[in-house]
Amino acid sequence: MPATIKEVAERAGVNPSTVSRVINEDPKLSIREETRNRILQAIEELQYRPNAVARSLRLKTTGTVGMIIPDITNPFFPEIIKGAESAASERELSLILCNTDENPEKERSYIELLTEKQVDGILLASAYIQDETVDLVTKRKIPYVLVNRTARNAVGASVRVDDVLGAQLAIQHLVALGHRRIAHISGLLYTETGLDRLEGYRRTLNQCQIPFLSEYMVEARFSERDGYLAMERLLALPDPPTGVFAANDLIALGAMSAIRDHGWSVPEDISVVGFNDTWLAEKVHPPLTSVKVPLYDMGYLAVESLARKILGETMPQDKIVLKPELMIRRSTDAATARTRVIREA
Amino acid sequence: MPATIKEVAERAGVNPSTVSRVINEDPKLSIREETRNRILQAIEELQYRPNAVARSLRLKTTGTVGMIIPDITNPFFPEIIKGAESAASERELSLILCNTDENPEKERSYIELLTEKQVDGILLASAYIQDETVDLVTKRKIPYVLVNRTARNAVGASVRVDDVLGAQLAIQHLVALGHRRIAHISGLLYTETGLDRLEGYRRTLNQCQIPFLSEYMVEARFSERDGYLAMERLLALPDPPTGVFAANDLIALGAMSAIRDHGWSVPEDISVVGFNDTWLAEKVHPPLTSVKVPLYDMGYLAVESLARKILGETMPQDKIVLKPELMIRRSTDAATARTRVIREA
DNA sequence: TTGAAAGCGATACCAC
DNA sequence: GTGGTATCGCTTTCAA
Repeated sequence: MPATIKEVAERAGVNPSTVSRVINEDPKLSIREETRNRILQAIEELQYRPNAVARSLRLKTTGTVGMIIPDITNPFFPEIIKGAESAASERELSLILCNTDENPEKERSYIELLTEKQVDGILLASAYIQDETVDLVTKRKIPYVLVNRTARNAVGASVRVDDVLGAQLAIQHLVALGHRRIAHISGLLYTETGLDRLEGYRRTLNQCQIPFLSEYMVEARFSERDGYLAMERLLALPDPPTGVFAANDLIALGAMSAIRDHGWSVPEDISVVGFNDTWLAEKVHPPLTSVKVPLYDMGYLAVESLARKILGETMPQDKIVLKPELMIRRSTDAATARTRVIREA
Repeated sequence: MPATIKEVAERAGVNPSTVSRVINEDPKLSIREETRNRILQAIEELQYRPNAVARSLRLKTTGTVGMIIPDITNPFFPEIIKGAESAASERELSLILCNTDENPEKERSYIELLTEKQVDGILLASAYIQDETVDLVTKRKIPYVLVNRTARNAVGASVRVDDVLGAQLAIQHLVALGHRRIAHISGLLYTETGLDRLEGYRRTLNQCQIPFLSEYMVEARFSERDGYLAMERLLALPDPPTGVFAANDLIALGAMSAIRDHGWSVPEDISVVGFNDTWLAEKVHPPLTSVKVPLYDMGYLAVESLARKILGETMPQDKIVLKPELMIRRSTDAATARTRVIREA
């Protein structure tokens, strides 16, 4: 049984309140050096550690925030979490990790749990999160920050990347390499990121005076398997694309497998660009050209923003939008004469 | 400001203690249906949620456990965390994530923080963790479970994989393919896993009547870079190995890069086996043969074990040892005549 | 310069 | 069947 402040006080021959003031370095406390030393000594001798639960009850703040993510094994998230954890640790906040497995029911019950635990705030990560969740958090009056998404009903802060710009970088790169038949395997179009990347794709084609063909655009979930299936549909077209912009690295990976399995190669026959530049991108073969998203920063800034919200500071930058960057690797190459011949064969 | 139990009691015209009993379904409570309904209605109307902080203070248990890991971006951990989170969520426990960046100081301060927060238990993951940390946790009398490691001074429970067996599977596979010159890039030898994998390597060579050559054994940290450097040393030997058993996938990855950069190929010239079978293994090129460790189970069982410890149940299985399994992929191949010729050239 | 006491929100023992 | 009340460990206002 660990020592309490009362025991420390007794041993030092003072009142608990005095011990409290010493521990918390109360500025408006003037105390005799000798008394303070007796207290510090008692703390040391009893190996006293304040009970944060009691403290929280009194202070109505827990120094804890919840982080809700759909799936930690998705390579997209660990970097974000690391950034968040890092910022949290700097501010002496604890992070409760909530993995929802993309299950709305689990998500709802986590919100309830976090409410009961009196967390100071919540990070809502990922596009899969339902708008109802945002409503629930709002109703519970818990400060929150959206990570990598926005929501129609969100009045809160958010940190995300400029998806339109990211898509633009990808398409411009492919166009610069001489590609004209450029397909897009989009993410789910009820997600903000999915929509924005599609928007960037269309807009850039337009700027480059390349017509948008609806058969070059296939919707998929953000998974390898769906990327594979989507690519198969593109390969089955009478006039398949020579360049593919995938809405994320997993989709790109699946697409590359499909291309290989159908006897073609990347980038000789088809160039592929991914999104997020997860760790995977540089490990796969061939290394994947991908739009790099500052994931660590996203997590870090989200916690910073949340911390400010918790402290009630007014937000100069309520919605933070980060800039993506294109990482060019070997999965993209010039559209050669050969590429065209093969395609037209 | 959320409603308290007192407000619920007032609205229902009863005493707070009665509300408490209803909420907690106190078995030895007999109550009129009508009174219960009044209470339930008041709860509903006020959107009452019990305050877990107050509850914890009274009950001296928080329903929270800490999980200490060195680096969440290491692909080894997310699966473990997912398993742990899953078991925790089933038991209505919350998981506080503590990423130490392999910094002993941060590790220590996290233990203090978790102590103050009165967590019910701690999961200590990874071999990098210092023995002093275990001492500290022991001193604070917090139940703990070691994940993927043991410690000299650990009296606690642990969940790990049979590293000796894993190494054995790897070496037997290489031997069966005809390899005789088999090197081992070991992990750090002050870690349990590093030592055990080395032990399995030596023992199996012995069983196969292959002499152990000290120049075929290079120590490395569990990183890609160190794998690369270690492999370079092996390649510089007058008689380089034809098979390499790396202590984990990252090391194997580095080794493969080194082999390629020096103009040789995997598996034609040199076969490579990794350990852990992280997601990476099947994504790299060529896909890596690796010893599969049931990471999800490790996390899951660790929490189960911890939960039992918290409940004070006696442990039938204090030290859980899981069985590894060899995943054979394209990074290993038969030692051909050609392999030998090239090596001897 | 320090002490006394109220109170945060819930639970549980003891009454009646 | 239900109410009263002490208590968990800490903070903070008010007194002295």
